[in-house]
Amino acid sequence: MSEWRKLPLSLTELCIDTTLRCGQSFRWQKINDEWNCVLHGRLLSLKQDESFLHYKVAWPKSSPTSRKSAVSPKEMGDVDIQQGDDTEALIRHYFSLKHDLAALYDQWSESDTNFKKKAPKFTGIRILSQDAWETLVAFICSSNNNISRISQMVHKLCLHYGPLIGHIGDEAFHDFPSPQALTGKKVEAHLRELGFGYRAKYIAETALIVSNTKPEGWLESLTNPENPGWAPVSIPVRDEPITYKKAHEELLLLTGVGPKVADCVCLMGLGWNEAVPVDTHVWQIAQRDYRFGKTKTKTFSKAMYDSVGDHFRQIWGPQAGWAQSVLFTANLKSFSEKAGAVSKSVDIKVEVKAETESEPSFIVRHSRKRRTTAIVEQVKVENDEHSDVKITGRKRRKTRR
DNA sequence: GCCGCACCTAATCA
DNA sequence: ATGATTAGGTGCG
Repeated sequence: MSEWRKLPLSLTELCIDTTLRCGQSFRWQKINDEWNCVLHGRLLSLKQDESFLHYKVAWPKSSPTSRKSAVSPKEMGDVDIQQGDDTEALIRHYFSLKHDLAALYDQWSESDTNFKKKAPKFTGIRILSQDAWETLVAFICSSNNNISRISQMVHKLCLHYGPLIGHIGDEAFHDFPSPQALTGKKVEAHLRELGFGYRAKYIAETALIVSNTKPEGWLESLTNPENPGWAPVSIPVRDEPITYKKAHEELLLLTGVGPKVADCVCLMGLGWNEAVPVDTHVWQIAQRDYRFGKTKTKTFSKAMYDSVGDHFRQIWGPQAGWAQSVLFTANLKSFSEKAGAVSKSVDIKVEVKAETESEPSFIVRHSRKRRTTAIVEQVKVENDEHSDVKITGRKRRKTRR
C-alpha cells in the first residue's frame, strides 16, 4: 500500500463522514478512523481532518482477470510509477470536486428559506460520481429496504461475484461484479438464498438484459456528456444527443427499475444533476415543508412523482439533485441529533381546496394538453418548523392531536 | 393513466 | 409477546 497522500479540502467542501453514509454508496467501510472501499480495481483508504483529505491506495498483486473492463491495460501497466496521480484524479472525479459546493449552498439558500434553515447543520454533502452499473444494481436492491440491509446485500454481491482486490487485516475487499459476472444460470436462486428476496430476480434479469441485449457501453452512453464517467469505455454513437429525460426513460425498461431507482442512477451514476429521486422521505419533505398536501390515495402515482421533481427543479435549478440530497440527509433519522428529537409534523387536514388561495396549487398535467386532475393540493400548514419560535432547552415536541 | 395489492426480510413500534 | 408497520419501490392486474 502506498504512503498517505493528502489533498487540501475543507469540511465545508466535502464531509466524507456524511457523504459516505447518507445512502448514496453502500460499500464504504469505516475501520477505526478510516473509510475503505474498492474503487476501479484498487483499494482506497480515506481519512479527513479540517483542512485535508488524506488517502492511500493498494493495488492487487496480480491483475484481476475476471473483470477486464474495470481497469484499462494502460492503468494496470504503469500503476507502479504513477498510481498517486491517477488516484488523486479518481478521488476528484468520485467526489465530483469540480463543483464549488459552498457556492451552490449559497445559491440554494438564496432561493429557498427552508434550505437556508436546514443546511447549516449538514454541510459538505456532495453527490458522488459512481460507476453506473454499480449504482443501478445497488438501487435495485434499495426498494422497500433500509441502508443497513442494502449495504449487506451489496457486500454479498461483491464477495460472491466480484474480483478480490486486497485485504485490510483479515478482511477481504472485492470490487463490484461486472454485468457478465451476474448472468449465470443459478444467480437468481443463489441471491434468494443470500436473502435478496424478490430483488434477486430483478438483478439477474437486469444483468442479462444489459449483458446480452444491449451493445457494449450502452449504460455508459446514457451519461451526461458534461460529466463523463471515469472508466474509459467506448461509447456507442447515438442518433440523438442524450438528455436526462431520455436516459431516465431508457432505464425504466430494465426489470426492477421504476422512476425512483432510475433517478438515483441518473443522479449518482450518470451525472444528471437535475435528477431528483423521490422516495418516501422526499415525499414527506415535500408534504411537510413545501406545501404538498396529503392525498386521498394510498399509493404514489407517476404523475405525483413527476410533479414533486419538477417543483424542486423549479426551486433549486439545474443541480436540484444535489440540494435534494442535503435535505434528504437532514431528514434521515440516523442523522438527527438524537433519535426522536426530530419533531413530527402537524397532521395536515386536506380538503379539496375550496378557496382560491394566493398560493398556487400543484397541478398535474397529463401528457397531452389537458390540465386535469389536481392530485396534489396545496394546503395551509401552520408549520412551527418555520415559525420563529425559539426553543432553547431540550428536545422540542410538536403538538400532537 | 390511476389505483391497490403482493412482494423478501428484519428491525421497530404499539 | 405478537401482529402491524416501516424501511430511500416496483410489477401486475
